[in-house]
Amino acid sequence: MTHWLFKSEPGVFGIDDLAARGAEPWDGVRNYQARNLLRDRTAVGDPVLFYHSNCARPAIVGLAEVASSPRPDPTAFDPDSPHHDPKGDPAAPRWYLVDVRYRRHLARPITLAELKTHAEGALAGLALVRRGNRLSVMPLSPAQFDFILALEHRPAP
DNA sequence: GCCAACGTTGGC
DNA sequence: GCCAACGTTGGC
Repeated sequence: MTHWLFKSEPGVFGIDDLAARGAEPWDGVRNYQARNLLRDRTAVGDPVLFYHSNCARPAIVGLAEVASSPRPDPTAFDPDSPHHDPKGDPAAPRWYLVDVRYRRHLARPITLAELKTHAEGALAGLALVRRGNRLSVMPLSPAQFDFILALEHRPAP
């Protein structure tokens, strides 16, 4: 089992959208490093921290889980999709997705600012707290995952 | 809105 | 294979 953090822009698809839909194909990943992680390391039941990026208050806001095996991302072959890949070839899929299922909102958002206060400690090495990081799907160690979830029930800083 | 950081593309 | 140009991400 691998523990994950998935980024999403709340203006496009936020935790409330996932809660409303129950489960959703995590399409549109178009970065090779993220693709390799999705394709090679995800398994049904893996826990996922749901992170809101590119917004006023970047934060981890919910808990989800991987709900399918990886499979080719059909939006790559759809000319009408914003994620269409002109070089996409169904015979040799380049991009993959998994389904993600909502579990719950966190008791409070754990902001990037708060997470960064642990960048030299419990969260050392976590890509999310490194400057300039653009990876939208990243693995965490079980210890990092547990540490972040434990913050939820501490008072907001 | 700004801009730094990053990944990708393509000329050479 | 190098690297400049470009487009995108994402914090602030």
